Amino acid sequence: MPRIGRRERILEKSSQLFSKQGYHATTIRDISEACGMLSGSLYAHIQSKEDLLFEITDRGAELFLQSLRPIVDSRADPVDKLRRAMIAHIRVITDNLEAATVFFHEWKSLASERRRIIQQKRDRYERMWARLLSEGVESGAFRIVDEKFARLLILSAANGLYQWYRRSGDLTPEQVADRFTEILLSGLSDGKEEKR
Amino acid sequence: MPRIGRRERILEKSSQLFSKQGYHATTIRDISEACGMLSGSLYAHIQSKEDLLFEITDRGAELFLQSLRPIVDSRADPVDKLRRAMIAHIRVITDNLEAATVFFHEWKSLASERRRIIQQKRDRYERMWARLLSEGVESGAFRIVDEKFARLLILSAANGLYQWYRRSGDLTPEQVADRFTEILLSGLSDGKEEKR
DNA sequence: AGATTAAAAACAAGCGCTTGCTTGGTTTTA
DNA sequence: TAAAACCAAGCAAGCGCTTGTTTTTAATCT
Repeated sequence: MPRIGRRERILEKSSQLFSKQGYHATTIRDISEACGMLSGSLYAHIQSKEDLLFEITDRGAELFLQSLRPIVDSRADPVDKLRRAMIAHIRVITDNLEAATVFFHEWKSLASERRRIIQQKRDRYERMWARLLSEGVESGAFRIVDEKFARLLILSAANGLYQWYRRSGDLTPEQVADRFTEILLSGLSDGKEEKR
Repeated sequence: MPRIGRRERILEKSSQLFSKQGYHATTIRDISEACGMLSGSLYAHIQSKEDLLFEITDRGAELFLQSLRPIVDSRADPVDKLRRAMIAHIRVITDNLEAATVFFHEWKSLASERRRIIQQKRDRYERMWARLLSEGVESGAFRIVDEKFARLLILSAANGLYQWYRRSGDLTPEQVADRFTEILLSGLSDGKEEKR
């Protein structure tokens, strides 16, 4: 008769602490205190501290993958796909700010085996974006010289969101995604110059 | 009669280790071993482990500030300024990849006082970029709806570089900066649509 | 409803180890 | 020959985690 939510609570508190102080700077005693128990009591619910990190990052990876999948598989036009993919990506971050922070910032603290699992999911996610951009280039919707470079730039900009979303005032995820795609699609220049 | 380079060597090895494993995951014994000495011997050259982190991040902050200063103060046109600022920013990262990684990834591990110092320098740097963009908007060179948002996007994308520059093959910093500004200024879309 | 009972949850104590750092003495360097 | 660099040894504190025991919980049986 497991009391419900116990483990979830631990994961949530861990996300908060890991995202704020980092994985290595957070102790088992920090986590247990945040959960209102002693350090030993934690181990009725988890096997190791690293389990917590893995579960948080793995859930994060799955959120990204599952939110992008239906968009990539759909048959919308590339520009619309990009817009929707951006919204999805940003939603995952803003709706799970602490878990996303841990996912981006602390996944390298995982040991070899589990780190590889996360690495693979990151690669899969990046490949989905690559496909999305390729379609746009092939269809003539995007004018991209260096696809790999463009992809890395886009994802860097989007991933950086977890570091400043709090500061962006009361923008909704949709508003953020709109401004995002607007800049990425149209650029910053005034448009007087001809496109090359 | 201090043997030259001893302290610099320690800083360099620390940068390598901090950037690879993170500050908290790196021990004094790791550093001393990399320097070919025992852990106690380190303390003839440093006062504390955190000194190392601070000196690395503070030097990084100064590199960014000093490389951007003359560009912001110059009287070039905004588009050219942006281009040159981007090159400078990217040069700092690519020429000091390990220190830059520590600067971006580990500065929050500093304790309150020193963390504030770095925070202030980061703010100053961001304000310089803000001014650069504002000038461009005032002069009509940039068409930016939300300046703060654009600034955060640009810096996020540029700062992300430390995570993937190794993967970008043999692009020179200038080539990276060119592709960067090209996308940011002109956008990804094919240009058939009118600019709003 | 109240008593029973076994699983689940939490505690109290502490183990083995690693951490950042210190100290006192020895070697190296110029 | 004296300052600088390094070693050898180890301290106090904190780490992740384990163990044996007690308390709490909620389903079961009168």
